[in-house]
This record gives sequence, C-alpha cells and structure tokens, in this order.
Amino acid sequence: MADLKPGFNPLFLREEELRQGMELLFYAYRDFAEEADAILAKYQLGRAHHRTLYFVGRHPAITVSELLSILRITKQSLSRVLGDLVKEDFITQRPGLRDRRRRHLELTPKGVEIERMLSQKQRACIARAYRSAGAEAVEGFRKVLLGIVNDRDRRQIEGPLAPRP
Amino acid sequence: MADLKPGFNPLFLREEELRQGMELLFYAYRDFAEEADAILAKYQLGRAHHRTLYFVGRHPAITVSELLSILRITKQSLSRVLGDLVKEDFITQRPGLRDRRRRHLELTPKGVEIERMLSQKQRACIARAYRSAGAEAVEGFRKVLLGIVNDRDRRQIEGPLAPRP
DNA sequence: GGTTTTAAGTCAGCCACGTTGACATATATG
DNA sequence: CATATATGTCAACGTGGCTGACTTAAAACC
Repeated sequence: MADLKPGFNPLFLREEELRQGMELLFYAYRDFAEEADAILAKYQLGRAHHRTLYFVGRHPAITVSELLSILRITKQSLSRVLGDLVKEDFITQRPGLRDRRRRHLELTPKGVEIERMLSQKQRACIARAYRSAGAEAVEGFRKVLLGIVNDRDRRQIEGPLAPRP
Repeated sequence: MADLKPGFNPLFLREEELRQGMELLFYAYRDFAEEADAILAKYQLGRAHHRTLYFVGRHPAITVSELLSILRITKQSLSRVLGDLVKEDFITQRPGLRDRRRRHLELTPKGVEIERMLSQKQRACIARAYRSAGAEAVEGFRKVLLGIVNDRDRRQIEGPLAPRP
C-alpha cells in the first residue's frame, strides 16, 4: 500500500478521481430520484410514470416515438405507463394535423398540477445544491454532465440555453 | 410566449435552469449506466450485479449491512444478487474475526477481473467528459453532485480526496 | 448464565417495469 | 396501388425491487 500514496502514482490518483466521480453520480441520482417517491406513492404511481409526466410536460405535443427515444424503452413498456396516465386523466393524446398517424401528448390541467408538485421537490433539491456550490460550479456541473451524454443527444440538450451563434 | 423571454422573467429563467440540470442528470445517468450493459449481458448479469461488484470492489471487506445502506435496497433483494455472485465465484464471504456474525465481502480474482472490465468502460466515459470539460469544471461537477447527496452520506463520500484539516 | 439484541439468511408471494416477438390498423408516401 | 411508417395490442417472460414471517448464530447486557 505504501507505493499507492497519491503523488507517487499518478495513475492511481486518476483512477481514484474517476471512481469518485462515478460514485458521486450514483449517490446523487439515487437521492435525487428518491425526492419524489413519497408523492408518487400517494397517487399510486411509479418512477416510470414520473419520467413520462416530466418529459411530456417539458415537450408539449411530443409524439410517442420522440418520447420513446428520450426514455430509451420499448413502446410496449411505455404503453402501459402511458395508458395509466391517460386513463387517470393526467395526459391527453391528439392526432397530428399534418400527419394524423402521430399522437401528440399533452398534460391535462391535472397532469400539470401533479407534474409541478413532483418536479418542485426535485427542483428544490437541485436549487439547494446550485446555491451551495455557486454559479461557477454549476457551469462545470453542466459541462461535465453534457460530456457524458451521447453525442447525438448532446446537441439538442445544449440548444435551449445556449443558442448557437 | 413573448413575456417569457429570459431577462424579463427571472423566475422562468431559474426554473428553466433547474429543469435543464435535472434533465442533464437524467440523460447522463442513462448513458453512463448503459456503457457497461454489453459486458454484463455476456455474463448474464444485470445492473444490480454490477452495482454490487462495484461497491464490494471499492470497499473490500465490506459487510452485508454496510452494502445495504449504500445500495438502499432490502436484504432480500441483495441476497439474490449476492447469491449469484458468490455461486459464480465473483465474490467471497468470510466471517469477521472480532464479530463472527458479520460476513465480510471481497472480490475474488475473477471478480476483480470483471469489475475492472466493467468499470473500465465507465471510467473511460467519465475520463472523456472530464478531459473535455477541464479541471475547473470537474471541481464544479463534484461540488454540485455532492450537494445533491443526503447530508449523512456526504461526509463519508467527500472524505477520501479531501481530508478535513 | 440466562435474556435480549443484532447480523445475516431464507421462504413465499407480490409488484413495477423492463424485454422480445408477432400481429393489426391507419395513414403517409412513392 | 404498393410500401413504409407511427402507433397500438396481445402474450409471455426476466429482473430487481418490495413486504412479512421466521430461523440461526453470535454478541451484548444484566
């Protein structure tokens, strides 16, 4: 163990650094996701429902296939969850005007309400972390996470706040 | 929509900023976790096995209850996964010397091997993101993620690299 | 030394949420 | 008209969570 002291073995330090990052991602995601569980339980919903509510709220009029490519699950998996949400009147579907095969998804007022309750807790969690870390840290947080995301998705994600010149 | 331009409605901007952070966390975790799936599939293992292998490798001689508190699952859930890993000779258990009720877990050579293969892909993913974001961004990434983690766990996580003065 | 507490394991059953594969329907497109 | 596309559906299955009840061994307590 003596030769593994940081400073003596740069490779060790690098691996240690990377593992800490991996763990941080695990712990943060674990605790972040947990924030909404209590509310979800009250409505007999699971995390899959939450993700669906979130992204439909975020991308109004999103189509089923677009949603599938965000969630990266099969349409069969989504259909159960989406079925629940439509049945319980959290989400509505309407056929596209230009292409009537597509179903555009939208939150109902009830859907908006629960989505806001759910994301409010999670937003508070992020806000707390942002506040204590500072603006500069937030910029770094975003940069690194964006680097972890697949190339294809990266473009669209970084779009909204950083419109390309 | 006109009155929602950034600069005119700071609350909107703040919520937008927070939602972007939430999404970034989702997308990054999604893609990060996916990195190891191909290898896991070859060995007929799932992500739960991976998490167990990872944390046992990271905390040699960890006890079952310590592992449970990291993973935040029940012992019944862990027992299946752990049972597989012991049966396949990825992990060994040995009773503690001081307290013989405790089972200390350790990776076998075969366990070390697969753990390195798995984490290697994920480390490469993090390394790539770190490299492209820069050292300062990495510091911010760590600060923010640490802020998202529950208070109790935060102490132990930040310990290793930042020994308190 | 006997009682209680603790660490771990086990059995049984259940649920959430992912998968594959096959097939149906409506609509758009060439 | 033929083909491709978007969606939905039925069925079966796998993983990985959960609760609840119970056991065993060992430590800790009085």
